[in-house]
Amino acid sequence: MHMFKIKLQILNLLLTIKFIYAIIACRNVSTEVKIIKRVTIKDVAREAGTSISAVSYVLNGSTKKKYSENTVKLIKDAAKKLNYVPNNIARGMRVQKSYSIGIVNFWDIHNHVFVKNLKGIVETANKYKYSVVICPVSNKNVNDYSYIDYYKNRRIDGIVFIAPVKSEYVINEEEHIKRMEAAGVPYVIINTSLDSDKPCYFKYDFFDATYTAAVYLIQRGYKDITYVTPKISEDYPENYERMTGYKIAMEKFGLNFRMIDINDIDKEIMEGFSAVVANKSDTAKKIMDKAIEYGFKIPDDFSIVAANIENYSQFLHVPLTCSQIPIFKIAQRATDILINIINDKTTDDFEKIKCEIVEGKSVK
Amino acid sequence: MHMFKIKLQILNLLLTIKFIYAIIACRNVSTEVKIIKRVTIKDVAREAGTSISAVSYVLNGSTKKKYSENTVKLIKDAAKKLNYVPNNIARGMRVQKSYSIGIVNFWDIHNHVFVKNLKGIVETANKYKYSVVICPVSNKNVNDYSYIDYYKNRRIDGIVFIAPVKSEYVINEEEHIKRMEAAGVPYVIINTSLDSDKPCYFKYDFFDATYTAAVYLIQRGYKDITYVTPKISEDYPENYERMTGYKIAMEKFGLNFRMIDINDIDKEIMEGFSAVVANKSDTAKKIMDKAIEYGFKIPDDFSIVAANIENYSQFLHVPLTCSQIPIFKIAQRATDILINIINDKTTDDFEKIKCEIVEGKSVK
DNA sequence: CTGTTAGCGCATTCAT
DNA sequence: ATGAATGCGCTAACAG
Repeated sequence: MHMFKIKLQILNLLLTIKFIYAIIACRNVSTEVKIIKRVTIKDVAREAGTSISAVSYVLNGSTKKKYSENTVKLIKDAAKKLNYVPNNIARGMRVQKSYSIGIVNFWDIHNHVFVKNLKGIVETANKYKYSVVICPVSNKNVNDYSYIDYYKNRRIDGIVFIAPVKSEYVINEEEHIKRMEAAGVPYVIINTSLDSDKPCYFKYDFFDATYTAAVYLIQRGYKDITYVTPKISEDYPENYERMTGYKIAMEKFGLNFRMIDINDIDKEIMEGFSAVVANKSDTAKKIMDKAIEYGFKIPDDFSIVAANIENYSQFLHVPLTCSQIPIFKIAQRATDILINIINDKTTDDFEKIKCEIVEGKSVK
Repeated sequence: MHMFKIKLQILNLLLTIKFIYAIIACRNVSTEVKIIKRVTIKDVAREAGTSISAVSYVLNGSTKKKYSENTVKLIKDAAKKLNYVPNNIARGMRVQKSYSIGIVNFWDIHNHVFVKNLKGIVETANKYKYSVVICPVSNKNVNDYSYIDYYKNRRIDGIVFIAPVKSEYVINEEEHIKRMEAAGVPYVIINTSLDSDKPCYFKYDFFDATYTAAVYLIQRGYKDITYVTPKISEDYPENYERMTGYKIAMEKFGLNFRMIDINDIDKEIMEGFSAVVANKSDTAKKIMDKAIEYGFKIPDDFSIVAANIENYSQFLHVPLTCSQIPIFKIAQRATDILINIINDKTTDDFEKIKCEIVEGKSVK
């Protein structure tokens, strides 16, 4: 016990010297640079008169060890008094974690798909006390794998991978996955085009988007519902899936389906419209522009639902009723699962996230 | 020299044991957890047959020390062979840096002002090999100062502070600044309401937005230009600044100014319009909706310029011509300056960033 | 030119 | 119940 006291005294002395030294250093600096003393666990230990490990245990609330009430109080008071903030770099160094996850994104930051994902990811991560890092990848080059170094770097504990639009980029998803797994990176993939029942794959259900739109109209009494889309390209499955969703909905309710190319629409065709499912907001906007041109009133002359939502959808001349893929919710869940994977927890069996209708004023 | 060789042998032996141990550990794990050996500087040193510090110096390209061409080659080859990625946590631990900057943002993530800032910040940071962290702050609570702990944590090296809209939040900017300075955090503030000529303050120039819009119309030959705005509230300086910008432009060119409340507009007033500066896109949209209602054609019957830009501005029935505060460029420059501050460099004297016109189809 | 070594701040195993 | 000692991976001052 005597020995211990002496050691503490020495520690005390050393730290005091360190302080004085810092002050001298400050005075020697002629510029305006401020040297702000960073309070460490050592300082807290000194202030509390305990050992460093006691501080670590108490402040981390570990249940493995018990300290006397008195010691605990001493340490907590000292930490508060010194305004102690644990250094997460050092902590991460020790426990091999950074408590942050990285976003690998190949969309333009301005795109609302990315923005909704970002919001879902940030909110969920923060809930778990994780922070979010934007991994520097080129959105011009979908074959950029440098983000994996971010994991090796230990700057991040896992990755939320947001796959790009399939129509614009040819991305080798398998290769990305292969490399992440080779490096042992915990990951989830949003907007994957791969079929897998692994919980870390999240597919956007374009089928459900048009299905939901059609059912919405059917439930409101419409029977004559036209599907309007640009020409469907075979090598772009999303378009095909959208079309099929509408088709299945119509079949299910015993209704006839009719598909029209947006470029073929003229005044005469429009006169025949009762209700329209547009494959996207872009298409709906084109229809709306023509409606204004020809003097049709929406929704008085016909109703319209778009099978996705865009930034501008609610700001069109007639605010658009849309069915939307719940990008935000999917991002939340993906992040949730990622953090569970990181912490080796099993994930609850979530129910499927379905498309939602956002009501505008384009349906009567 | 002999001594050194022996030491190397021992190091070699120890590392080999470590490897074997890791393999055994792997086999003992019955679950699917993969233990991925992380290659460290030690491994590279062993592979190259040099010391650890040699590897550090060579790989960091330090000019302070010279190593023989042979050694350099040996080390570089070894690093490549082992696919070595330096551990930035450890590096940061040593040099007290994280090479990442934090965004403190009180806007909704969905808001395009935030999104444009994000893009500017991310692109610039990456240019300097810095990564970007979204600091977890509540956008409901502008008195949340917890982000400062992120600096003390050393998870970030500096902060880009994006001040919220003044009309919606009462934020105590002075207090935020005081605390950042007290903690010694390098920072820049975007959208500040404070007047300061420090290079780390970035003010949005609402004055310039309407000024630019008015001048644009004047230069196209318009003389009768009306300013349309909602009622101006005195305690919301932005509105006043916008109005003044228009006013000064008109005075400068010897033209009469006329201001109309958006809520007072009817068909008769609209008939008198030749050209309009709208304080915002919201206002322009309202005018446009009324124009459609009354059967006016834009820009045939009158032209219109909005003194800001929104996500939807280009998607209105008539794409809107806008003057925009260059949020993206300001964010780029702010980030640039922040990183200069972090690295104690002086910043070049930048010229003022002026508002830009984004042409739509609402001006003849 | 090259190697040794002392920490950076913290968590944790071992010793008492 | 409490402390001491070690090391995570790396940089840089120091020693040849």
